[in-house]
Amino acid sequence: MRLTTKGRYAVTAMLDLALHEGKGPISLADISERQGISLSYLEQLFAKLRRNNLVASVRGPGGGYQLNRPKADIDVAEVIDAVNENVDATGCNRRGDCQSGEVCLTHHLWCDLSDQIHTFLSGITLADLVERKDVKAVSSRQEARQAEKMIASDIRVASGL
Amino acid sequence: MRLTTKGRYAVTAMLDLALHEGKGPISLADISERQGISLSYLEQLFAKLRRNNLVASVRGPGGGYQLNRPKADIDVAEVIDAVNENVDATGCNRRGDCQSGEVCLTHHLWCDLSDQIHTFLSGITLADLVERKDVKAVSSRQEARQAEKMIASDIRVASGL
DNA sequence: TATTTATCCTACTAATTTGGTCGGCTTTTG
DNA sequence: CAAAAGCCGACCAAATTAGTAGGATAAATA
Ligand code: FES
Ligand code: FES
Repeated sequence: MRLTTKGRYAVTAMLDLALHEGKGPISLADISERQGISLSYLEQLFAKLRRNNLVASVRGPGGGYQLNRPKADIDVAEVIDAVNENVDATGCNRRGDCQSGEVCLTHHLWCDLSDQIHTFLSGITLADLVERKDVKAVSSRQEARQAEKMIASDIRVASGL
Repeated sequence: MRLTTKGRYAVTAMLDLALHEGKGPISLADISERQGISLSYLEQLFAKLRRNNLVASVRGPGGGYQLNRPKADIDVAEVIDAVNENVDATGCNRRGDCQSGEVCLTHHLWCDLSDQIHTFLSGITLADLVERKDVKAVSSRQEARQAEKMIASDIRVASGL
């Protein structure tokens, strides 16, 4: 089992989409800027998210990504799973054949742990996260930052730099 | 966060010690044979377990390792921690500074998850595991296998091979 | 129609971790 | 003294992570 930035990035990016739902397609460049994730890396992650039908893409100018299902129907476990981070703590993928085909001493312990984690993560949807006040706080901070940057670059453009 | 064979091996080996408590020091060769873990790799893991005062060693023939505390006082989280697998799911080590010094969108989610996992794992002691019937079943199978092997090697020795 | 904006796709990379192996040393028992 | 154990450090192949780089394709717009 592992949970690294890959899975965290995926969830963060999906949550960003959920937060900006209804504003048309969101470009990866926007997400990259707001969440501080490398654009090329986001592309790779979204390739997987798209293959798993979690997002739909629109190409061309003004294009980007949108959630492919209502945000209340997408849970965190799915997202992590889509980018190949498996939330299974067993060494045998629940088959029970760790020790040369037979069940090992601690198999049941890891099964129980896996169940715990999966139950927790699959019980949280993007809609739940959007409603949380800590998420709202961070999101509005990020929007403010982005607006600052856009104004700054407008000034540069207007002054011909 | 990661949970790989390293942590699983450590817990399995510690449980093996707990199961054979009271029979004097247990050699790594025995554990290696019973649990199917490479001897040299066990040595590395036990170096860490010893540094964390979870086990005590006895050198020389007849030597081996013993639990350094009652098995009811050693929980699974400690063991995993001792071999450097950290059970923290955040990217910031709970500091909340993922996004250039500030808290990221999903920080609280990962904190909650980490708490879940830690609560679960630290609530299970080696004594609890020893009592489980699935553990008892696997353990007696392993003892039987080991006895078979010893008899087989005795025959080889007796017949001068 | 040319340009720009965006997704899409493939290949490469440095750094780290995992799960070991190997050889040799030290301590203790018989 | 020999054998059985722990102790220790170096080394290793394979996998994974978190990217970069460079281009191809599709669509909107000037
Ligand atoms: S973890 Fe499933 S058999 Fe060992
Ligand atoms: S995970 Fe803690 S700030 Fe991002």
